[in-house]
Amino acid sequence: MADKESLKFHMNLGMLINSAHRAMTKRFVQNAHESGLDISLDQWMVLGPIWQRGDASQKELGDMCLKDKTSVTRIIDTLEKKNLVVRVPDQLDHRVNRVILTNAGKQLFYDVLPVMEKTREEVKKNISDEDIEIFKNVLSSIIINLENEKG
Amino acid sequence: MADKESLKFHMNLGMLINSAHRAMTKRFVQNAHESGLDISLDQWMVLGPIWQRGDASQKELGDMCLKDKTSVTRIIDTLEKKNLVVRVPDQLDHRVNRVILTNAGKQLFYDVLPVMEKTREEVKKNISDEDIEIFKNVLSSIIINLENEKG
DNA sequence: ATAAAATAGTTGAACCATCAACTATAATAG
DNA sequence: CTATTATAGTTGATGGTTCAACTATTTTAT
Repeated sequence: MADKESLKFHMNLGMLINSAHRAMTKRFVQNAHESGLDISLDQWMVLGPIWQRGDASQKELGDMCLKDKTSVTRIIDTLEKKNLVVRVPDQLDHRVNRVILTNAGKQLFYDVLPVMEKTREEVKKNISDEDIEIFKNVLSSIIINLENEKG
Repeated sequence: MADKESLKFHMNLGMLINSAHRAMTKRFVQNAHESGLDISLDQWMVLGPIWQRGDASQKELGDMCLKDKTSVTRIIDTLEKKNLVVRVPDQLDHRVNRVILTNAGKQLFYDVLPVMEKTREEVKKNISDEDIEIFKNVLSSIIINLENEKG
């Protein structure tokens, strides 16, 4: 059972995904910082859907970003502390918060767009479109494979 | 229910990698838990190289796991709290700790091996070996692309 | 031999993820 | 109508990551 080769393989797949993800996150934050912008990748991921829709409930944000409701709560907390969004209680359903962008939030969104574009290009450099396509297919398959049965 | 095509087209690379990674981590921990084992994926990733080499410095562990020295410090902290490893000061170079497995650490390592194997199979289900190969190549390319110049 | 620089590791702060327990509101079943 | 259940969101605890600042050794360069 202690086959070193297969062991190495097990650790490699997880390690590779882990490292690639961390590298991308780090580079995005670095690029933003070089442009004088202070934002994390997760904050950006939440900002996008709010901008797209005008407002969004935290539940909707979690669904769109594939994030846990707890994570969304805390990210909105920090975005609110930075005056980038505000929570507005929904008038019809008193359980939900509508999250909307402040003017500063909108401005930051526009400022970060080119940073995101630059980071994307750095990530995909020297990788063929075909391979990116297969890469995304494999990622999607992994996500499908691991979706919890109990839903 | 998420289907593969909509995942692929509605989510960017970063989100897909993020989600796949979190799904794998979660499934690994779930599978371990179902076997009565209490270990995180990161703890496992550190345990492996120690087992392979008999002992390792924290610097070596960081290099092998592609982890920051701070992360290694904290993971070793929790592994030590769980009595799975011990830090032994190196006799030649007093700056370094040699990290070695306790008997409990070795036992846990062997117990977790089949859990890792099961998780790997669940992850790779319905994905061809060729695609996995390209997948790993792309991940490696991304990591290379984003390696810090000053590194 | 000594000053400067490099290396190994730790600590504190800020952020994100996951789990479990909790509050409050809405929807539904009897 | 009321009791149960489901949903939206919060809080506390624990673990991992990153940055910056720090201690303590070793290496090197003069």
